[in-house]
Amino acid sequence: MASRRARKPIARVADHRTPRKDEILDVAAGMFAERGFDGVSLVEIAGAVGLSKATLYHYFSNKEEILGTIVVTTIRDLNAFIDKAIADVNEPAARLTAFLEAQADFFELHQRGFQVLLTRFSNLTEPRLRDEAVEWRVNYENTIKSIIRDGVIAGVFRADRPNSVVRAVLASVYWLARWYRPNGPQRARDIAREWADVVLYGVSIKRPPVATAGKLR
Amino acid sequence: MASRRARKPIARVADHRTPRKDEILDVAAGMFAERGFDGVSLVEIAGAVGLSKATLYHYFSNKEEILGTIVVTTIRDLNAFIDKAIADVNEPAARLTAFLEAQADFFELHQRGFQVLLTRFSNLTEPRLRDEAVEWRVNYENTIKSIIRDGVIAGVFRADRPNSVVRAVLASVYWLARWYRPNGPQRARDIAREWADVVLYGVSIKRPPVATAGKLR
DNA sequence: TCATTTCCCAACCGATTGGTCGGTATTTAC
DNA sequence: GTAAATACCGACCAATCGGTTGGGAAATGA
Repeated sequence: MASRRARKPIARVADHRTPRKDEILDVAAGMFAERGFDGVSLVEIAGAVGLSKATLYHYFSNKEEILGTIVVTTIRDLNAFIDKAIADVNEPAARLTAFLEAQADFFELHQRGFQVLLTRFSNLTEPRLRDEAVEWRVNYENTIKSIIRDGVIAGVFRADRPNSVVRAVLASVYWLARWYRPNGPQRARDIAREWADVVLYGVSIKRPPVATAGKLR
Repeated sequence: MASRRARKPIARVADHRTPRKDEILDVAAGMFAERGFDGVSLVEIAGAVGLSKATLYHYFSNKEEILGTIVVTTIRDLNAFIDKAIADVNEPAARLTAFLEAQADFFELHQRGFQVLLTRFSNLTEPRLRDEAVEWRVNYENTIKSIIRDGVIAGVFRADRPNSVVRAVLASVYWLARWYRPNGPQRARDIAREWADVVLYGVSIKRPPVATAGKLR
């Protein structure tokens, strides 16, 4: 093994996908999202798939690995999805909107997994799985941060409180996962677009009381 | 024992406050916020207070009533706190800012209870407790909705997407409870004020591409 | 064909859970 | 003083949990 650090071959989560495995993950995601990690037992998951509890251990080594696989694959796919969606958009405001729209589209496609990702992450204690998820989360946050930063540098975004904008965007994502239900009148994408509009232009008709277009830091 | 038809007294939550009861609620709130409702056992709560598990049943009739009392008293107090804070503020933009600032102040004062309120509400299944909490939540949401509506009527807020603004404000609250930690460099109130600024005036230096000051509905 | 791997499960295990019971100690009320 | 509340607990219970064991059936590959 030619490696500086003796590192055992890291079996990244979800390398071996099978239809059965995906089915288990899908069912479990729905149940975890609705009733929490501790609120769902393995017999329930197994029963919902039509298997016995013991058989789950043929596909996963323990309960937490089921949760971890859901979380990691979801946030990994989200990063890829967003990167692709904003790749060809350069103007900062449009890029911010594209980011939020992509986020909403992904959410609508993988709603259960996404809800698990956002609300059950704290149940993921096993370091290997947790660290892998955190890596992807950092990457995700860097994406939105760089969108804001580039907008400030380009002179089209206010320079005085970029952190608040990042927070606003992250909050919108969290809010969506928390309250959005697919039966409502609006699609997630529509909500995201309106949201981008509010963040970009504000709700007030007046201009801000103090000068806001400012120097870069 | 004359326990054949032991009727439980129907009393509103937190009518009889005692120091011991408050202590239990305080300790339990911290544990629920950190590790979830199912993640904390009654022996742990009892031990942290310095009591036995059996004694908890002298103050509460079951585990869920502990959670329910935390949730209901917190959201009830929040409503009172906010009402008082915005009572003397009339200009819509200032009123929106005051709402968010009061929210942040309350959060800093009752952080654990507030986190329980926002993240463990789904564990509250007992109808009596749940309904009481929902009543207060509706009242809370009506408060922010009316602030936006009044601003639109007064002609100082854009009239085209009031729902998005309400969502933005609610999202900020959830975000705060989710990510804010008291050790950070900023106080919750500072974050709230910046947030209000973003929501009011937006991040873009340009004006919106289409006319936004519109007719009332 | 036959050996191997994949897929599956009934039965079991130790640990822990929310909740109960019967009782004691302490405080309060008259 | 004494009776009634109030405050407290050790020991117990039925249920459920995540996880294990040992092996059966079915597909796979030679």
